[in-house]
Amino acid sequence: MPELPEVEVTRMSFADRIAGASILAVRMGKPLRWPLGCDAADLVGRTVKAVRRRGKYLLLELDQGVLLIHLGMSGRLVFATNLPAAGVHDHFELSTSRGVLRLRDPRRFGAVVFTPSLDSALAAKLLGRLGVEPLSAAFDARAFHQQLKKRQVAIKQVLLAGDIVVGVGNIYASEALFMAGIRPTISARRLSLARAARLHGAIREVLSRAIERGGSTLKDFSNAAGEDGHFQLEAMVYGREGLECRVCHASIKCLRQGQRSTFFCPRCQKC
DNA sequence: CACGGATCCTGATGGC
DNA sequence: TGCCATCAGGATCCGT
Repeated sequence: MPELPEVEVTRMSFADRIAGASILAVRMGKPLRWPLGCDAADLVGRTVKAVRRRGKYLLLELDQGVLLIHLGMSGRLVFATNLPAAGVHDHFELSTSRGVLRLRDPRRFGAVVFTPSLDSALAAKLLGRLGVEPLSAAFDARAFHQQLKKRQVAIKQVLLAGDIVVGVGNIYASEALFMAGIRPTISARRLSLARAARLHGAIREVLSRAIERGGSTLKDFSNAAGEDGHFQLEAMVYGREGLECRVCHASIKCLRQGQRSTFFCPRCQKC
């Protein structure tokens, strides 16, 4: 479900409210992708200092250690002072002095992992190979182009891999490539500096805009305050197979790359 | 090492 | 209506 915009919107929807809260109880449901990595009871008494984000991970910084939270495909967080009883898909819950943080994740591809520090081997394993943050100043068009030149797979798949630039998932990869006028199937190394720079700008623009719009709610996303996103309403290609391109009126096409759907306009994205 | 594919899991949807 | 196949916002792991 969540790509960078949804994760960031989720973060912003509860970071200030949970900051300073002390953990009163921890409840676990079915296993998630990885084990918690500590005894749940050991979290009790610790304080949530801040909530940050790295790629699609949320980092719940405690006074001692960090909880890494990943929403996988179907995860979402809720933070509220009053929540209904936990359901079958609620697999992690922190009761704090400021409210309850609950992870609902039907498919359980998500994860909550404790690490004593971001320097640990575990943190390195999960975060160490992540690419640059696309909305930071460190995301540089020339460096991006240099990296792309090393890859011969399709540009769409390079974006999804997340080891050059993080946070671009299946929706925003299609959207950014449309905005940049680039065919998703072109080999990454065949992009000129000018076109790589265009894609660099498009990624930043699409992700920023999606954050402004509260993310994309395709079916079940909502932020930790329960609010839906609206970016899906202005998607140019994602989920629009057979519909008219909003720019040139050609019919939007769908193909599969690495078992994921890719949407593009055959006229606006010629190569 | 770069790449393609299988894989984890549940729910929604569409065809017959 | 039921049954089965397919697909879904992610990312790791394994074999070649």
